[in-house]
Amino acid sequence: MHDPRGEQHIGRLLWDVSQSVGRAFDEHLRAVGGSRPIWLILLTLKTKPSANQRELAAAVGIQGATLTHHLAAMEADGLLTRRRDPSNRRIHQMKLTPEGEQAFLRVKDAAVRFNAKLNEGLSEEQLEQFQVTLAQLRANAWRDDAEPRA
Amino acid sequence: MHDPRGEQHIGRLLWDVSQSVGRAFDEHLRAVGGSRPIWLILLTLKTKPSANQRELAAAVGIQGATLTHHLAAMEADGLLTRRRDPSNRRIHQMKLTPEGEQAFLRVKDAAVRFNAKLNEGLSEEQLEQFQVTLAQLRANAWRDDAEPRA
DNA sequence: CACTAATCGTTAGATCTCAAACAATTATTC
DNA sequence: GAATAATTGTTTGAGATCTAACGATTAGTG
Repeated sequence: MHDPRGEQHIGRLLWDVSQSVGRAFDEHLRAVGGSRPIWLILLTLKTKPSANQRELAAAVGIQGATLTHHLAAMEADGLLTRRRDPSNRRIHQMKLTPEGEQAFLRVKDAAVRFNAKLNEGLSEEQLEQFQVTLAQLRANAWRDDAEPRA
Repeated sequence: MHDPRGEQHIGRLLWDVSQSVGRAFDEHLRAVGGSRPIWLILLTLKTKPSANQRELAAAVGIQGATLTHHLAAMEADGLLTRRRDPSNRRIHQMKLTPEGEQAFLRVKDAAVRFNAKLNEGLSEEQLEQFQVTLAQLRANAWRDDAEPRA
């Protein structure tokens, strides 16, 4: 359990592995002209076509400002359009272009393949246990210091 | 195992949790004037005082260019000095200032407390299993597509 | 209806990160 | 010793992310 970088804390290991896996995923998607955030945005637009930007950002797990930048780039690249909702002009309605639809299919294929590779050799029980531990870590990280564990 | 963002893939969950934990850690360190990269750099300088920048970057897990930026900022903030090694003028020797030493102690205290909180309620066996799964995920992510699993 | 509060998305500035190209220095080869 | 190769750290440009402040629009209140 020791690695060349010295003693590992679980937080450090979690960070390192997720960065590593994330980088591999990004490279995988880059091969088909995508990226991690683009994938998540395309996927969310396909599953929640009427989501406004605030909802989209929440679903993707990023802040609104970040989403604005990604959407601006995707719109400039011709993947989607943004129009003001006629019933509430504060709200943007996003729509994939035919080019965006094509991009979704390409990136989805790559994401599915990556996910299959990522899961190889992992049993259902192992994954379930892993997710339980992840949930515990997330809860622990944000627990108030003065708060006793329930 | 379902969350409001729809079906979770293990890669997505790993990313989300590590980002969340990392953000909590960062906030924790920010309270004492540090940050995650600053902590890792200070820690590595304390454990490997004679490391050159290339070695330091590898130990911290970032690229040389990124380290250069961090070191420049830390030097500007008076936490450390960089001098050319007289025996090989390509190499920088880094040295913590008294202020840097103080910063290390403050940040270390915060990091240790965060780590303790993160580990609460997790058994040794659970952590061991978790680390096994992390290692598998990392290996899977970078496995060549054409490569059969050994 | 006028005013205030809330919502939505954007802008500006900052942090962290990477890859590629580069200059300076040292090591290796002939 | 001269030329080439390798090493070290830096610069440049770009991607992704966040916070705070902002302008435009809608909702709520009296």
